[in-house]
Amino acid sequence: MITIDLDSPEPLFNQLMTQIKLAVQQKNLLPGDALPSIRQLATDLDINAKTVAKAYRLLERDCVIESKGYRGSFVHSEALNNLDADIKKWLNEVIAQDVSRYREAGATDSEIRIVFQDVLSGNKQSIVSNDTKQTEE
Amino acid sequence: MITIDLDSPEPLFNQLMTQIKLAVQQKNLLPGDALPSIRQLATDLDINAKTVAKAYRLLERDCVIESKGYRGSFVHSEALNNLDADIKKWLNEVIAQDVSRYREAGATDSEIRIVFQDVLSGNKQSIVSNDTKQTEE
DNA sequence: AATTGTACCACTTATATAGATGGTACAATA
DNA sequence: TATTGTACCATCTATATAAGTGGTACAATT
Repeated sequence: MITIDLDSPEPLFNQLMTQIKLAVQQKNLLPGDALPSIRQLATDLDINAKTVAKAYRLLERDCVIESKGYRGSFVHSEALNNLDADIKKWLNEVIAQDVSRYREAGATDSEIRIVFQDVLSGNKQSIVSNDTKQTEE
Repeated sequence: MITIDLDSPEPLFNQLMTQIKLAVQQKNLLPGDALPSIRQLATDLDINAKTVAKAYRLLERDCVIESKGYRGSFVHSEALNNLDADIKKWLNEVIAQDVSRYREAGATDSEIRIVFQDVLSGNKQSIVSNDTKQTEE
């Protein structure tokens, strides 16, 4: 039911998410249905269990599936409403706006990237950069 | 007057910016003073002219210096007021707030990074990722 | 003619990190 | 006891890109 392409540039965990969402959308998987266990699916597809676990974890965060510990993973009761409402979509919109704001203020893309890396890495203040790609001259 | 450390992990263009700002702050360079030409300074320090040009360009954007085309570069008349008001400082504050917002919404740092890269690269919508570092499981 | 800042082209190197893999271990359960 | 999801340890590879180098070229000036 679920297949993956090892040669595709698309990450495996992402392929899994897409396929599971598709199955839900096409009613091949109904709310409450049990999903194959992480280890089982990993064995079937001959990939690492951690990769499957990653897909499941993100699908759970997006409320498409629901993990019930030792009992297994199941399609979320509101799965159909959440297929499109993933965080990425929201992030894309919000970040696009925020980046526009930075650019309008005169910041170069490199500067934005660097400050972002610092903030995400937890650095208080970047001492080591001011930047802008040199070809941006 | 201006020295650089080729072995420092701090980027050369950044060292230049810091030194020039310092000279302005210490009144070794006064508003209106002419700066050495890009090629001249590059020759003196034995580094590439593009590296100096990069420092000058960013200093001009931050209103610390002023380029007058063929006439050369000069210390900005309001330089002293702008030594601290560089974009990086502002970016750090704003981006820290924005990132907090993304995190509170449930986004992982990796997801934030990826969407950011997409937005900065000009990709409309990232098809190729959903992510979260696998060790984040 | 020489110099100014600036704008392209291309290239190398180093670092960060995303993606994936592997193993071990745990509590809760049937 | 076997299985569930989950957590933490680690390593490898590929990609992105920041930083720097190098060359050429231009208009505007003195």
